[in-house]
Amino acid sequence: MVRTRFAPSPTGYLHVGGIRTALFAWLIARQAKGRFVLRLEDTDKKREVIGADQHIFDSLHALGIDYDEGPDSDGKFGPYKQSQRLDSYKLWAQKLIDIGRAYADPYSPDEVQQFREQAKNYKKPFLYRNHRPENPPKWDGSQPLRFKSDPKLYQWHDEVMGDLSTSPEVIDDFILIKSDGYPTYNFAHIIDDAEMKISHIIRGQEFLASIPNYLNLYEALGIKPPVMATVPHILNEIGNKKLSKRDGAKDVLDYINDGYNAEALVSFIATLGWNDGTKHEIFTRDELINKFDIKRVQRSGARFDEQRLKWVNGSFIRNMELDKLYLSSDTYWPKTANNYDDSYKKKVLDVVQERLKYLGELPKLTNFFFEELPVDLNLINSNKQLNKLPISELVSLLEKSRGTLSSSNFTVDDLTDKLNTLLEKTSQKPAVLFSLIRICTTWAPSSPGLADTLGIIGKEKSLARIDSSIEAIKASS
RNA sequence: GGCCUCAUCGUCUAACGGUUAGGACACCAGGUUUUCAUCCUGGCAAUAGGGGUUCGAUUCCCCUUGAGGUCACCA
Repeated sequence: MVRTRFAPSPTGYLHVGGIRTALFAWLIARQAKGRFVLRLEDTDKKREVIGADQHIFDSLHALGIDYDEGPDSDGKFGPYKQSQRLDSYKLWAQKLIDIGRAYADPYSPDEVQQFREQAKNYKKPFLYRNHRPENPPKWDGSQPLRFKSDPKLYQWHDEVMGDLSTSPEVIDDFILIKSDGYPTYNFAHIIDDAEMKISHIIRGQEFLASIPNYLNLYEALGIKPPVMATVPHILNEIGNKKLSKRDGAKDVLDYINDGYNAEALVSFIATLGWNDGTKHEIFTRDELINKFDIKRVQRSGARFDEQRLKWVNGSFIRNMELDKLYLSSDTYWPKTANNYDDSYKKKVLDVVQERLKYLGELPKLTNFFFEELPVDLNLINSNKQLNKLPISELVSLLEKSRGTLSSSNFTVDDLTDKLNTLLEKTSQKPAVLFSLIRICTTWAPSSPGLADTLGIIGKEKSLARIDSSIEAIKASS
């Protein structure tokens, strides 16, 4: 039975890098018809952020990364919060003490810090075991409990990184239980994964250097290590460091709130470092479940490229059925759209669908359908075709347009006809005439096709806007 | 500094040791009755450097360089 897990600490939100680890683990579980487990690693009370657990649940839920077992759902292997599993850790720790593989750390934090600085001065890596006490006191829980390591050379296989090996000098006496009684990640995750019968561990590169230590501990514990898959970091846009909150990596929920589609986000995140070997660029959730292969995950870190995310998302939006898109657009409309009914808004959505990259763009793309934008003569003055024409000519063109359009019934077909006859009547190029009408009926920098736009705005408003534009242009001379 | 990992267009990437090194994003140009967008066509653009092995190296090996990670009572 394949069982994978995602084990975040509730210290804040999830960014794209974190969610990718979850996604890969989820895909492996779903593909194998196994189970996906969420476990909260809340053993650092100082860094814990109130509400972060709920935020993590919400983020996973928003992306459709559903878990079969977790702190807020059921499962045979709970509890799924490390702070509620302390008895377990004590039991295993005692076992290590009994076999002479764990001992109390008699030094004060300051003393250890001195050892560390010493090592640094000699430009040597810090190894606690170089200071391993000869006769450690009996562990009474007030000191840290350390693992008595057995340094040796390790070779192991990683699903992503391939065959790995390290020399014995990376193996050290790391802390199992802190002096506050909570276990460290290094200890707790090994116990939990074993007790929760986790078959595959997918995690970020920052743990790679510690894996030999884990292997050493697995051996001491007599536990068979799960399959390991170490995925490289996602780098920031500049590419000089791993994506991190400190450097302004966005909360994945922010992308959802900006109107990015969950499936698009998932496709984008999955293909950051993975491809199926074909020219396929965008994947649905089901395609990912079918085709994902952890062995094809890139060994080098990929940069986060928001342009590409926009493209992927735009593609999802264009392929969505209008009704479905409309349902998801609910909260993104400009405020002024509240005065309009569903069928009107749906018509607007229909004509902007192909130019929408994410729903958050809806207001700036559609506001002129719902409200009167202020006249902005810069739109005319900066237009290469229009700024050559004298004011009198602009006014005359607008008056002719108004005349012809007033005889239209404002269906798209009829508007197209009328606009064409207007071209003949004025013997103007579309670039001049249509630009002018477009600008004077919207006062927006861009808009959908002219006939579509006018058809939606309607006869009364379109003509009124032309009237007020004529006045404004006259007044500017 | 030790240890580990990585290295193909600006970006994401493809390429059983034999390809004119392919695709996509971005960008540029042209086309589709205005703008923006879509769509179509075309363009720009890469194997970090140096040694080997081989008939032949992006691919295998070594060195250099560069990048990232790690060396916490954080995960």
